[in-house]
Amino acid sequence: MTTVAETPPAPRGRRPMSERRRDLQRLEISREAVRLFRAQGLAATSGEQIAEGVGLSVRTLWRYFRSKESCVEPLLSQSSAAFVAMLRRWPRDRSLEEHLIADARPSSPTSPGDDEAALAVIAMSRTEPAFRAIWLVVHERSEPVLAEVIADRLGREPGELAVRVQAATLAAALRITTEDYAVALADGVAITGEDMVARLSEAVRAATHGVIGEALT
Amino acid sequence: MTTVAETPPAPRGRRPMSERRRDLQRLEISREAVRLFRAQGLAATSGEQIAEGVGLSVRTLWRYFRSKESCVEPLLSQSSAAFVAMLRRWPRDRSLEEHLIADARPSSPTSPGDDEAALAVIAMSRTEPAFRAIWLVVHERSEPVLAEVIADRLGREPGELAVRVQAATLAAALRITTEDYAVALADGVAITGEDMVARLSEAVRAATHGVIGEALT
DNA sequence: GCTATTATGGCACTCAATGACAGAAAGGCG
DNA sequence: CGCCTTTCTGTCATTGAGTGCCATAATAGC
Repeated sequence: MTTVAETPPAPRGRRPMSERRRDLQRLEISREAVRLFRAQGLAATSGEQIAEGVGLSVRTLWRYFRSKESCVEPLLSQSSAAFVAMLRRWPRDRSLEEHLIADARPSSPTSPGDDEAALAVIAMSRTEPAFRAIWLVVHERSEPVLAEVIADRLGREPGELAVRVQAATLAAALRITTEDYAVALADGVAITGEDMVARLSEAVRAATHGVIGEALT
Repeated sequence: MTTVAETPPAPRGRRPMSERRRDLQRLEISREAVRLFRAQGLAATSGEQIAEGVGLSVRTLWRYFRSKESCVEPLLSQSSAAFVAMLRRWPRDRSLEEHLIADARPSSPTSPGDDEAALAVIAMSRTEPAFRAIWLVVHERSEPVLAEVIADRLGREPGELAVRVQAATLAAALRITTEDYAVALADGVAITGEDMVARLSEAVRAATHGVIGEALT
């Protein structure tokens, strides 16, 4: 194990696809897959259709996703990540509700239909167990990041049991309000952004009685 | 739509298998499946092996479970249900911690290895995405029941947003402590029942600051 | 016994998913 | 420019999970 500072041995050949590029490709596949799932349902959609829709071979599709159901994951992750990113910008001197109102999100500029597509998948997850499973897993993956945010706010460690549980609580509040929103949307009931903020604030407040969500002095 | 009280038309032929019997059969399959999964891993275990181990044909196995991964569900559900049942016995005048200590569970008398098997699956879920997904789904399914318990304790409705979020919080606290326990067990670290009670109480207290868990006067 | 209903098994089949191998597409270097 | 190296993608063959279909066994009323 030489500790000499070695010059990286000059990489040869084709560079591995960048994380960014790979994620974009996965997202593109996800969009097409969800489009088909919404139109025909999960069972009636074949991997071949998805691959064809994106212009890839079936074999390559299975290199990007381990199963056809998991094709919905990037879209769900994106919406989850957007929320987590917003929480990362949460200033210490603001309450959660104030921040939610202030940090109005103009829907990810990349593709305006993504949010709607993700919500449609969440609505479908009521009857598609595979979608429900993926949605829960995606949501759970955000907990460590939320734990960082909370730990930073409270001056504690992200690994502490209390912090992890509070992160899970925050995630659960977000999950439930999102599901309500998705169901309402699927049923044709319109919900405004203000409603969402209000409900989410109420959820967090109800669950934690101010442990999370308050402004810090 | 006649509202006349009609005598049920005297059922003929073989009666459908009772729910109870069917669940027992599923549990039996689950035990064998988990035994094989623990010994060989998920990928190396075939549906044929599971069926053979229980003495069923493969065709019948797929009538009880829609996939081989979902064979772990009954064992996980059982341990989850045991906890929910304990919470149902939670007297109003006791704190959660007091009740946990008082209501010591002698491990379900049916099959003593079930708890250990379930914990093993949970530990495996760190590396097996399919197990993780099922574990999360099983846990989420307990939330409505927890909502009933909480609603009853607080004199509110189970459908209220606040109650549902508190139920999800309680479920998350239980999930996290259970996972910690499972991981410790898999690593050979012994944890006593008292430790579990203490950690779970701490988790609930930390997350809710007394919204849940306190004794009611 | 006969008949109706359900549970199970056997068989063929579909298709999601993987492994193996062969080109094609990037790079660096002489 | 060729030449080499590495990665990406496609084609083909194969496995195995899961289903439809039909026959048979089991259970229950008549």
